[in-house]
Amino acid sequence: MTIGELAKMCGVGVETIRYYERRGLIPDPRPGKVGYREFSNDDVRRVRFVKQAQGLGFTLKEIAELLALRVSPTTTCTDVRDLAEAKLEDIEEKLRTLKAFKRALGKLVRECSQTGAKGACPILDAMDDTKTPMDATKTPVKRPIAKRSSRK
Amino acid sequence: MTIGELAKMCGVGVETIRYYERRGLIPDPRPGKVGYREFSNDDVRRVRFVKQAQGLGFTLKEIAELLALRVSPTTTCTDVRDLAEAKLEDIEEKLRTLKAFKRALGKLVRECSQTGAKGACPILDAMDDTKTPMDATKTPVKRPIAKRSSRK
DNA sequence: CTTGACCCAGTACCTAGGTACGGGCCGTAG
DNA sequence: CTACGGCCCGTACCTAGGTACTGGGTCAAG
Repeated sequence: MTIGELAKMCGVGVETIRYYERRGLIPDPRPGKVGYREFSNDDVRRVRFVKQAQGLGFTLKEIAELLALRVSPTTTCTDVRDLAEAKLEDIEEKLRTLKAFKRALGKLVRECSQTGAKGACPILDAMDDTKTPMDATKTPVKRPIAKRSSRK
Repeated sequence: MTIGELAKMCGVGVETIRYYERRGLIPDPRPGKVGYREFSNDDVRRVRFVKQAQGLGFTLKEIAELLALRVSPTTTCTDVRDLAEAKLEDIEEKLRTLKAFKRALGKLVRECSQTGAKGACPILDAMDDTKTPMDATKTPVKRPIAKRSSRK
């Protein structure tokens, strides 16, 4: 299929596909018979995967890593497993947070009918009850603070 | 607490907090005794909520809506419920996708040890098996295409 | 009372992720 | 054959979400 068809099937613009090519999210040119490049169903799956992952807060860089995840001369099975497991932890964290949001919103909907949900910030209140311990405290900020005077 | 303390507690920079103020994610100035503004624990919760939600792919605009979600003279209980329920659907969708990713990565890790995971794109293959029907087809693109000539 | 670490407001600048435009080629309907 | 729409590559531009710098005021320690 052509780039335009691919774009349509994925619900994105042609320019976005080209951008993904540049970023290496799509394998590269498979030159079609004449002039136009030929895209595959595999590319459709890739682009959809990218869009889904983006919706979950992954960056294109992370997504590229996931798509590139395979055993090769330069990547051992251990490397693959390490990255995959790191991402799995990410995902677990996101799942926990998402579930907490879900509980909070559910609670909000229920209480809205009853009490009118007019406190200071209903959703934060709802979050409190169904508390999940979060990492903000364990992450030590990691901001370089970069001296102010020396700009190249 | 001061803006700097708040920032530290949330693991973000002072400038980020100020940016959130401008965006209306933090209530507004509660002038402290002298010069410096006084931030509360509530602000800590807010900022952390924002950071978590961002990690899940919500935009600051959406997050602001969630934080503003309350019954008031201009917002009825029905409005609140509608928005909350719409977000709940979002969240369900994200949960489904996230679970699919999780299954795929798990599968990848397992197969990596056995077969070496060297196909065309192991993660997409792993996704295929544990298929979830996705909306890419039902969303009709919704790209305005906006003619270029009339720019204000 | 000076010095260093923070604060304030305002504005300029930066990165990620696209979007749009220009100029040229292809290929099919009229 | 020519008009129109889709492709190609390259470059310019845009929005979201911050980050940084300027020029000033503040406060606690020395």
